[in-house]
Amino acid sequence: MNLTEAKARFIADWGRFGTNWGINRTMAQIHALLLVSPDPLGAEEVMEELSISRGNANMNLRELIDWGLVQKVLIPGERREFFSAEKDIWKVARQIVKERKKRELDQMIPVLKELSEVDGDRRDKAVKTFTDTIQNIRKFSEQADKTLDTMIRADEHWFLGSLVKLFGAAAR
Amino acid sequence: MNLTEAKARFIADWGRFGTNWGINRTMAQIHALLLVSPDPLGAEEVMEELSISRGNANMNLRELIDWGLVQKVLIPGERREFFSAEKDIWKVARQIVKERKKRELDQMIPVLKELSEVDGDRRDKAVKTFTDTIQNIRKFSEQADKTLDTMIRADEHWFLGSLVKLFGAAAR
DNA sequence: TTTAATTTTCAATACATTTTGAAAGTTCAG
DNA sequence: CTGAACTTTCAAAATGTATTGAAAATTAAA
Repeated sequence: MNLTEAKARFIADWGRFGTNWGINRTMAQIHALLLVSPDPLGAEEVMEELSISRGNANMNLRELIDWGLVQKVLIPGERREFFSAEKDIWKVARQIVKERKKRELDQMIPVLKELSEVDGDRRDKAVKTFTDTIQNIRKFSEQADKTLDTMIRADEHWFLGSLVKLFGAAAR
Repeated sequence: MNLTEAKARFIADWGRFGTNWGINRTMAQIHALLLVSPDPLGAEEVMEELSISRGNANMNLRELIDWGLVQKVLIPGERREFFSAEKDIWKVARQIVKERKKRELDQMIPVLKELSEVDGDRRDKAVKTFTDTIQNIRKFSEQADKTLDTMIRADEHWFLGSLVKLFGAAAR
């Protein structure tokens, strides 16, 4: 397989996988394109490579910047903006975890707190099941919250080295 | 807040969160409903509680069964099928991780292997960036693969106890 | 300034997914 | 068997999401 084919394949597949991750197809494709580009690209090049409109390119590039996965790069002597992606995949993963935690888990925790304050007689089976379930989910969420925070703070090296060994050891 | 309100709120919110997780709204709502129901429910009750059609209820109940989150329950003396959800949220999380790993990561790994075999001169900057990036993603994926396998095998107690302590300790 | 290059916005449109409901299929009590 | 209870299927409709493209806004070179 030559580079051109491989690149096209990677962009298509990364786009497909992205949709499983709350990232839309185009956004993931742009990300893929920038991941394998040695140099920053301009909006025009992104549009051409992926055959997408200016508006679409612009919107998804901004979204990638919001997610902290892509940065604007200024090239001396160039008027227009260029974009480049963080290439260290561990940093990418950490960034995604961080963003999703913010957008999802952090929103859910207060809701659960509120729901756990439902009133009613706990001898009522329906009430008991409800409060037990919510309580269960709450504990899980709070645990996940702490664990993810630690992961986000943890540096790459530690994550790669220790966590693996740890999981490995615990499983034996 | 009384039980009826709280239940409605939980179903709505769980449905909303579900969509961030590759699970459609109705599927997540049915799951929520079953999570807080003391007893198994029939299709008819699910349809009524959520105001959805028969076909929709049927399709999403089957999907929940596919994901291993809901089980058919036979009630003696009853002709029709009843459904109940696994209430232990740690088991639910493990089941979701397991399924998503199967559907996503396990599909990606062979693709990456293929892409890493791109031919071309590594002194070419474009080739080098491509192979380096793919290699990087491959390592990450294989690591994630192992780690998730361990997580899936790990029992709840270990997961709750040790992992937390571990992350905590490593962060200090 | 002015003006041309570039970026951003957003209503209209295209595309994708979900839901419905009625028909077909299945199961089982009588 | 037969028929009523129940479940599944699936084409059509509704809903939701992404994309386009042209116009408006912004930027910076002249």
